This record gives sequence, structure tokens and C-alpha cells, in this order.
Amino acid sequence: MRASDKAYQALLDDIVDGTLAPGTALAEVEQAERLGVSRTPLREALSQLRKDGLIQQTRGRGLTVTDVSLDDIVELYELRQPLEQQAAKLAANRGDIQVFAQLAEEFQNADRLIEGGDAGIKAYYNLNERLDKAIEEAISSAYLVSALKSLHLHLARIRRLSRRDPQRLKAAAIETLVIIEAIVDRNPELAASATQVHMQQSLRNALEAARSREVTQRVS
Amino acid sequence: MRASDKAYQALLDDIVDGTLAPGTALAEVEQAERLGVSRTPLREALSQLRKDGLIQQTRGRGLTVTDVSLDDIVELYELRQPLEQQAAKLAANRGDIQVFAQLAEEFQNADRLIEGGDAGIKAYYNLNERLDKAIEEAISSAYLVSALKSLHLHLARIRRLSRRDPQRLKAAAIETLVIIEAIVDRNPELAASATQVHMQQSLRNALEAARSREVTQRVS
DNA sequence: CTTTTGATAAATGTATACAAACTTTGGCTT
DNA sequence: AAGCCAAAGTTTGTATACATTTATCAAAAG
Repeated sequence: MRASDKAYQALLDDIVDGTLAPGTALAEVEQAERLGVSRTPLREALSQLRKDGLIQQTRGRGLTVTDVSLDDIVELYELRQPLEQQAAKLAANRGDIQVFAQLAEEFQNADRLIEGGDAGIKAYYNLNERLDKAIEEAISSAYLVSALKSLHLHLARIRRLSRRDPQRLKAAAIETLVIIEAIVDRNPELAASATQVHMQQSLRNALEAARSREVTQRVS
Repeated sequence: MRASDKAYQALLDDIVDGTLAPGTALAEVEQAERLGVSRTPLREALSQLRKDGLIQQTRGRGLTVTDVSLDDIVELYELRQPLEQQAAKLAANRGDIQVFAQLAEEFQNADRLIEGGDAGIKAYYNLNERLDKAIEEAISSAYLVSALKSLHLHLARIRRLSRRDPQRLKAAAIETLVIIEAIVDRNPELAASATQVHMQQSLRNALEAARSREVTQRVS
């Protein structure tokens, strides 16, 4: 593995999981030493992350991890909604029915996972990732897939803020199941509508969670 | 201006306008010398272009300019359609009516531009760019804007293949005018529908042009 | 006391040298 | 003659040294 890839992955993970909090300044020498690579590959990694929109050049303070405000969440969903809808449509048109039928079955048991403590939650997230991957494979359009991947990067960051409300996770699982069943039924319009519903609920939840967290932070 | 930015812009222009044809291998030293920068900033530029999807790492032959096949055009429109539709919707909701009313007026005179030879065509393209910019400003969502910009990069490449059929340009101008008027009227649904129509026609035209060019190339 | 300017220090940007991987070519063996 | 192995050369990847810009701090002037 190239040092630049290693640095990119490490920084990406740190940003997504919050180790490098929004606003953190990233000095080149400091990060290069921390990650055990020289400045050259580190700079390549930083330049990629800048393209991803995960870090930004702020006048005077060099590179900093981008912030995630309430507005950002709304704006992200303004991109997510059309992308996921299109993805669902295309998957309904072209997806491997076997694959999605299998996923549907697993989503029917999602409740059990969600109630299964940390390991179960992790398994549930893993299931969602497998769904995303199946959709990406079904799509085949490299451009859309690339846009989706970039989107999911930012979503993963937001997810940290709204984590682990079992009630919401169960509701989301049901919403997702409707989408998958529409895909299995080769019903693009239904898949699109179900996706819109899921997006709407998901956005509302993300906003509520972020708001309550904002309050929490102010209090503490 | 940084050398890396200069290299990026130069390579981008060369790829978009076809100077660097699809499949061209990009050796680092060669390109660095050609552009008058050292390998370090050139590599940064290349890494950005790879993220843009304009160059790719092909096993054995280093970096090459990505190809644009017929399939690519279809796939690109599978991303373009939902993105532009969403953009039109949001612009209809939030756009500055004055700005779009002005653009509508100019698009009403598009025929004159299109018939005005090279300079006119150039002015017409410039008008389209101003429309794109106005939409981006109206949107405000950084994520969607970023996705749109990436999209327009690839579209510019395709446009080279289907250039300058005055008939089609006039039709496109009318389709675009409908979209703008819907934005001025604050009618998101109409803006979305008009966009879908425009996308459909635009795709059909791009495919026909690419097909005929394919034939031309085979003959010549 | 505040503001501005200059100097110093620290950080980013670029060039080059060095290392490692891969490709290709030539020779040898089967 | 064909295929494979080895060696050399080319190309990419990394490290480091050097240049340039930018920020901060201090001192002086208004």
C-alpha cells in the first residue's frame, strides 16, 4: 500500500469518526509525523480530502476539518434525495433480484439485530453497507456511483451525531425494506417514492438529533 | 497562482478540448516539462484529475486520459438528470427572480446568437455558462453545487463530440427558456419537468452525434 | 494607548535526489 | 524455435532540502 493511500485512509477515518473534530487545524509536518509518512504523500492525501470536501483551506489557519452545521445537513440531503432516488430507480430496473430478495429477508430480521446490543447494531450497519454496495453494483453507472460514494462519506460523518436511537433505527429498517421490495418487484416508481419517504424521515431525525446535541453541548 | 493549480488547469483544458485525446498516456516527466513545472506540483494536478474521473490508472501503462464511450454518455445522463432536475427545483424555490428574468430575455434572442457565426455561438455558450452560474448561486447547497461542477466537466467533454448543429442549439434554447420561465414563476414542479424534457432531448442528440461521429471516424 | 510597520519565525509550495517497482529486452536453456 | 529468467533501464513513489509566502510579535510613532 502506498504511503499516500495509507495517509488518506487514516485521515479519512479520523475525520469520519470524529477523532479529528470539525475545525481542527491540520499542519503538514505534525500530521506527517503522526502518521509516519513524509510530507509529500501526506500532501497528496490532504489534497484528496480537500476534493472530498472534508477539509478546507481557511485563510490564515491553513487546512482545517470542515464543519457540519445544521444547514449542512439540510444541504446534504438536497443532494442525497435526488441521488438515492435515482439509484433506487436504476436498481429496480437492473438489479439482481436474487441479491435484493436475500437482503429483504435480512432486513425483515433487522429488529433482532437492533435490539442485540453493540454487536447487533454493528451487524445492522454492516447490513446497510451491503445494501449500498448491492445498489451500486446494480447501477453500473460509474458517475452516479462515484457521486453516491462521496455522499456516503459525508453521511457517515453526520450519522455519528444521530447514532443509536433504536426506535428510529427500527423505523428506518422498515422504510428500507419497502425500497428493497420495490426493487425486487422491478417497480422503479415505487422504489423512488419509498426512497423519498425514507429520505424525508431520515432528514427529520438527523436534524432533531443534531439540535438536541447542540443543546446538550451548550449545557455541558 | 500555484504551479500545481496552473498544471491542473492546463491539463484540464487540454483534456476537455481534446488536445489530450482519450487513451493518451501521461508520463510525469514528459508532462512536467511540457507545462514548465516540476514533478511535485504536476503529480498533485494528476491526482486531482484522477479524482475528477478524467484520467485513470491503467495497469502497466501508468495514467491515461479516460475514454468517453456511448455507454459513458448514457451513464453520465443517469447522473445529470436527477442533479439538474433538483437544481432547477431549488432555483425555482430560491432563485433571484430578477436575475432569471434577465436570462430569460437573453434566451429569447438566442436564435440571433446561434445564427451569428463563431462569435455568436461563443456568446451563446457564454450565456449558458451564466445560466449555470446563476443556478449554482440560487441553490446555495455546497454539496449539490460541487456535484454539478463535476458533472459539467464531463459534459463539456461530450459537447465537443456533438458541437454546432444550429437546429439542435435552437431547440435547446427553447427548452432552456421554458426552464428559466418556470424558475421566474417560482414553479418548481414545472421547472423539474421542463428539465427532464431538456435532458431527454439533449441525451438523444448527444447519442446521435456520437454515433455519426463514430461512423465518420471509421470511414476516414 | 492604539495602530502600523518591520523583522523573525513558521508554515506551505516547489524542486530535486533517492528508492523501489515494473517493463522490456537480451541471452540462455530446454 | 520458443519460453523463461535475469538484468538493465524507465517510471513511479517517497524523502528531504530549498524557496517563498504568511503570520505573529515587538517596537516605534502618532
